[in-house]
Amino acid sequence: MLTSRATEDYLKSIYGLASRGEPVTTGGLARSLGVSSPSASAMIKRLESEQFLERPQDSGLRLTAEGQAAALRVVRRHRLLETFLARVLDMAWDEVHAEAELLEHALSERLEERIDTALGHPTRDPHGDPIPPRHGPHHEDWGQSLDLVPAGVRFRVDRVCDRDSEALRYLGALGVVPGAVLDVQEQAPFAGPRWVQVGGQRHALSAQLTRLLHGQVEQ
Amino acid sequence: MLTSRATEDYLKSIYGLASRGEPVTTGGLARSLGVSSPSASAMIKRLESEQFLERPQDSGLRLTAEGQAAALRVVRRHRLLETFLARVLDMAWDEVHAEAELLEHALSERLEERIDTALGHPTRDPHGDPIPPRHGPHHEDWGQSLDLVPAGVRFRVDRVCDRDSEALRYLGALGVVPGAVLDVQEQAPFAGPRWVQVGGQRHALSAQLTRLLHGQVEQ
DNA sequence: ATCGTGACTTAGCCGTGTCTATCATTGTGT
DNA sequence: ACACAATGATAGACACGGCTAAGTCACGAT
Repeated sequence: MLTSRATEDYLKSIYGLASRGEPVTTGGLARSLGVSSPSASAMIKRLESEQFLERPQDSGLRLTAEGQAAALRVVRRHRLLETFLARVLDMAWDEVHAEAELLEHALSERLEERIDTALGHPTRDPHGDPIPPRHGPHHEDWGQSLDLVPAGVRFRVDRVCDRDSEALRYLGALGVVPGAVLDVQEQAPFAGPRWVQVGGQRHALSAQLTRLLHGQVEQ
Repeated sequence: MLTSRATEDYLKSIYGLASRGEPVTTGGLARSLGVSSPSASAMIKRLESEQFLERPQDSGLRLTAEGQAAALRVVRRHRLLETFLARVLDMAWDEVHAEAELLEHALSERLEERIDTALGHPTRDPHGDPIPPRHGPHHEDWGQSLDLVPAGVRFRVDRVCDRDSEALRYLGALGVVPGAVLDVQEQAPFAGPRWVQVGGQRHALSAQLTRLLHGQVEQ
């Protein structure tokens, strides 16, 4: 029941990988957390022994129901904090992720509830990521990644991946934020940038950027 | 330069003891932190080796300038957080201490500054404790403890010790908060309670409570 | 068939911070 | 003067979470 800081970080990472449909592997986890793969291996063993993680007949790793619940508690705290920092303290959307990363491990249940109430039970954080409810089911609902969308359609941005602060600042300046609608245009040849039109401006977005954008094709 | 969570807790405790004029000893520190005295002894050695603590010719322990500065940074974060939680999230004055205790170790400089600005650079936390400035000198200014004040005077409460949540709730209900003025009356015999009048009501305060109250005798 | 290569685990170590048990020192009462 | 209590330090252990180095294992290429 005791979830240390490291445990919470691992659970969050595992949840993140799984929710994107990526296989959860020792190496992938280690890369995603910036630790060596023996370290990840050892922690995986601990998480298995604490019933947070299971290994159903060689199909990789999977969170147990308990592990899933623990991960969602961390994700909820993270996204609530991001929302709180942005709304109440006017922090920029490229700053809140790093701060929430620190604070999420120190947030009591009581304070979490206070924040949730003060914000009016928000359902999305500043990057458009859905905030898991305290109780009940939760769906990540990634939608489509822009780098897989064909030219000629309108694309409504729902979520912008919060990992890369620089990218967020750039995209924000272009008006590419959750809710924005892009006219998706051609891709420049030889794996060149993807042209999009947003707010009357035409911009070339590298694949590194389009991969961060998730949403729905409209019409 | 890296101050772990434990390091910060020790520094804060050392500062707290010293600021009350109490001698900083291994045992006292251990008691105040709820750890064994060998643990305190080991940490004291680490703090000495990191130049946070010194032992001037057997006169006990003393924070170095660097140690003092590090302790004040933690105290500042703690008191700013208490003020923030009370003002912005309407938390009761008996709840904020425990929350701040958790959050203070996860507060970035950037967020600390945001909070300070949002609050208008407060100088006192909800218990009346002075908030150390980011730069420049700081005085704890404990004033007098009520349990040393003679009968027949008026006593202005400046600070109420935040350690005991129960006591805070009780004192708050009586109207004994920073700024309150008490008519100090007789002490009941045989180390009995101290009678005080506040807001038209007469209350008997045990020594356990009067020790928590610091302020100034008026007139 | 065997030889790399990549993915994972094991083994062994380190640093932090805690503990209990024990030893040394010091001050005090008789 | 001496026993006793308090205080602090040391020794040794443990949990956690990280590391490097070395082993295992499967799999594709030669």
